Amino acid sequence: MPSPATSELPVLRKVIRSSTIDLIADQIRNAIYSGSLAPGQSINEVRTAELLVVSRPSLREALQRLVSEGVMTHAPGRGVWVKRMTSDDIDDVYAVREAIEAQAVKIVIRSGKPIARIHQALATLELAIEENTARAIGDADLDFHHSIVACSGSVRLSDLMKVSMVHTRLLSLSDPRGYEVRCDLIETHRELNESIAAGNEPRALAVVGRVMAGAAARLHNPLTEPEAVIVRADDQDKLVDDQWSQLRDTMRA
Amino acid sequence: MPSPATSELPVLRKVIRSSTIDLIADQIRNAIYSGSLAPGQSINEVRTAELLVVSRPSLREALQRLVSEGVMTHAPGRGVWVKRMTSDDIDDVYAVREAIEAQAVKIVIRSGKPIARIHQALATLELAIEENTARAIGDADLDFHHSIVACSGSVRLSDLMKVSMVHTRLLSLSDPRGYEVRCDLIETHRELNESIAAGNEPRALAVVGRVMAGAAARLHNPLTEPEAVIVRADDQDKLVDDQWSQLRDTMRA
DNA sequence: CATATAACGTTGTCTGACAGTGTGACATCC
DNA sequence: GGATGTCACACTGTCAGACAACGTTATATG
Repeated sequence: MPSPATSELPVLRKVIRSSTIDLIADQIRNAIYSGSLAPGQSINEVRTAELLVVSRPSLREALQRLVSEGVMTHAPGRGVWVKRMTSDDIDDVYAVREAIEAQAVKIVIRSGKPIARIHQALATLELAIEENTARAIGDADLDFHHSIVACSGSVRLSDLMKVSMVHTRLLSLSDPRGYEVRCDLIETHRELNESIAAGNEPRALAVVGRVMAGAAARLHNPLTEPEAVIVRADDQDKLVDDQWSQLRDTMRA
Repeated sequence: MPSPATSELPVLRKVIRSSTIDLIADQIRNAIYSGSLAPGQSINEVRTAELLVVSRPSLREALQRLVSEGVMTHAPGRGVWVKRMTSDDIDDVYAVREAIEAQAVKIVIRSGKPIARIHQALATLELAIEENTARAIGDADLDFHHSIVACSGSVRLSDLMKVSMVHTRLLSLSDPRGYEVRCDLIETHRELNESIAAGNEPRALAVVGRVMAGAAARLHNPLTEPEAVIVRADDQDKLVDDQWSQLRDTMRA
């Protein structure tokens, strides 16, 4: 029998009801992140609204969220489509990521906050590399980077990181060669993990800078990389979502 | 008579039609930035739509943009209101700003891009301080910081900075003491400007860190500051917009 | 073959509607 | 008196339907 006294209430958390618009935006964002909705893919408002069983206005509100996140592009009269990244975007995205992650590293090291989550993300990444599927490696890679930002405790940095993760994914998916990851990334990630654990700020920052520069360079220049370390995603590798593949089929080119 | 050859067209820029939603979002954002719309102020959709002479759906789409920018808050069933910042937000906002501006400083120095705009912004700031009105100083201060990011040439960093400027402004406006600025900020800004011009990256980064930490500390602890350097905004100082003051009056508490 | 025209599909925007929910005033009860 | 219950009002959440403006594609025309 629960205690009647208000001050002695058991541990109750604030009820968070997410709005419909949140849910819609999440679904579309996830579809993009998982590759079900390809860069350049345009959104047919009527059909998409039907598919999600929401009204057109609700869908449009959600789309505005994604537009302001830079995940989708909007042109008056032509509607909204998944942003297609160009080579100009590569350095830009990684500049933002370096800004976010460097700051997060500084906060984590200086505040001495717990970093168990980073270790765990690294372990997951190692497993994914053994598994050797592009999608799993890509997800684990980004999750590792996100774990650092999450440990900083800054909600804003964390939110920005989530958006940047989608941008990063869009960079890969916009690559004409198709979605690829390099499985040699584990070295630098271990080094980053160690530097943070050791509280070595300059070294950690240097690694962050190196990782970003390296990733950007590889996207610019595909040929410098020995084939051996590349894992390419085949079509079956992507998280297939019947709903969205159905959508993709009914959409115009 | 214009040349008929397409390749010989005079200098023409791509026509950018901004969507209605952009315009609505800009108006509301400006109203917040200028202080016409105070933190905590809720938006009555029907009345606001009437005031802007747009439909409720269009207004709602625009509001979603501002929600995802973190400028407004949304709760299901209770609508949307201007975000009210708390002390928890102070460090968070400045952590993001340090991330952005430090990265921008690095890019500007390493790339050797032109920095005339920064000098100009500093000059404007000096003028504003002579003028000694809180609003002018606050605007010039933020514009100086933005000029650095703009010089980096990164559109994403620049966009993030624009949002962070509104966040910073909301921090001041949410302060129970009212909107205040310190006119002693010119010293550090001159130093930052010089460091960038001299290409002294470590020093520039140190100044950025110091500016952010100082600003955050002053918002946390009002009393450490001698009154002499504080400029307080009186009511007439804010950019009065008949349209929005009318709106404010008709809105519920 | 390039250009004009027509037909179609989509988006942009609005009106109107109604249920669900939040809010404040008021009455009620211990 | 303070807490609780009740009710009316205001507002948001969501939808359907409509229509003009715009884009795009196919078709006709020079």
